[in-house]
Amino acid sequence: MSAALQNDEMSDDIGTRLKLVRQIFGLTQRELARRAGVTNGAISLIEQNRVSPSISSLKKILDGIPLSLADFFTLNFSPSDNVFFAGEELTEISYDPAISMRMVGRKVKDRTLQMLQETYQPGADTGDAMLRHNGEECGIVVSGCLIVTVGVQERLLNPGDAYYFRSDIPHRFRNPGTEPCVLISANSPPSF
Amino acid sequence: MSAALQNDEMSDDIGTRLKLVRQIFGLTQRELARRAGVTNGAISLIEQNRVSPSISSLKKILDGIPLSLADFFTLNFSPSDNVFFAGEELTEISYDPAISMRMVGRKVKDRTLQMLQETYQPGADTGDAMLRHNGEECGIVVSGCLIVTVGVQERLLNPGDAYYFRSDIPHRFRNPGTEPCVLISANSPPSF
DNA sequence: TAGCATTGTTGAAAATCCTAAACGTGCGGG
DNA sequence: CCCGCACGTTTAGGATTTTCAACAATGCTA
Repeated sequence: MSAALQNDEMSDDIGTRLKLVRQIFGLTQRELARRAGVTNGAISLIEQNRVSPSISSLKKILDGIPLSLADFFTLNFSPSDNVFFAGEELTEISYDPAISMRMVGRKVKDRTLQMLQETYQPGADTGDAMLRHNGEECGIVVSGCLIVTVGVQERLLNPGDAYYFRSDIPHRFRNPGTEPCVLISANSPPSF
Repeated sequence: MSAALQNDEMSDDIGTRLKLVRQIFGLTQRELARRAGVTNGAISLIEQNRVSPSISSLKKILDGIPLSLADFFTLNFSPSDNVFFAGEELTEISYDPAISMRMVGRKVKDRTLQMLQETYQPGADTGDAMLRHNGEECGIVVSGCLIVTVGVQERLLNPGDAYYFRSDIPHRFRNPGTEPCVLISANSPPSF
């Protein structure tokens, strides 16, 4: 079989995109293959851009995640830069010097969020089964500390640090400290 | 023409979706095949759902329209019901009895429109080469009459009638009458 | 260290898709 | 009426993708 890349830069690099999505959802090639009802070899070849899968194959694979074709082609999986914000990166939007209103992810568009205050007792953990639901999710740690896992990314957040991610990426919160953690969080759409 | 409105079942039905898109843009199988650099037979087979095209093939075909993969899977080609509105279907939103503000396509979401008033002299015609540009487009006929063509659909609009469609679907306006036609139109994004 | 499990990567065969070339239909002009 | 032309459809065969099975690399545990 002739080697290497066959297609001009492919249709936006389906292989890399699939691999990224698969990793974000924490699946191995074999696990995804099992769920999707295809072979692991097929996924390997696709991720290397050695083949251009048929729509039906790609559909089967995405069903194993699950993720729609529309979302697969539409979603902007640009993690690291837009997921975490250092405390000093938050935008102050209040004109009243007695009040501070600092906004997370000011640049994110089309927002319709609802904020909450959450408290995690020491050792509290949303659990091993990663959370997933529709919409977007955002939060700021007020006191204490919190380990947040989003897809393949994980970070210890201290007071002032924040996060912003799509809620259908598996996520998990843990308080590894010895004092309660207070977190201001928001979700969208407004219902939880 | 067997035209076009199955709305729901379409996610899986790539063939029907492609055929609908092709017809909306006024292309024959052969013409699209020529532009895309594939054979007309391939398009025929795909439209009949006798094969499930590879991503690279589908990408090549869509490039001939042109339409992105993301748009192809994302777009809701549900026009028909939402393209034309009879005069009495417009929504009155004014509370001042001295003023009437009647909204077109009240149900359409994510709107960011800009309105214009246009006047078409008798016989005026935007031309045979169908218009296409980004964004969405909306209008109401105030006086006179106007023949509006949107994709495969065409209709004579009288005063009070209106339209709403995506501007990248080829479209054309003609005034077939003997008096000027006044049209209140809007487009999005605000720049034209 | 050896053994075992799990990961991603290959080669050859089977399955599926795409092309080239034909076919049948419908339409309009001479 | 016949011809030419354009349309969508079909078929055989070459091209590409997918499966099946084996492989090397890594990590874990005894």
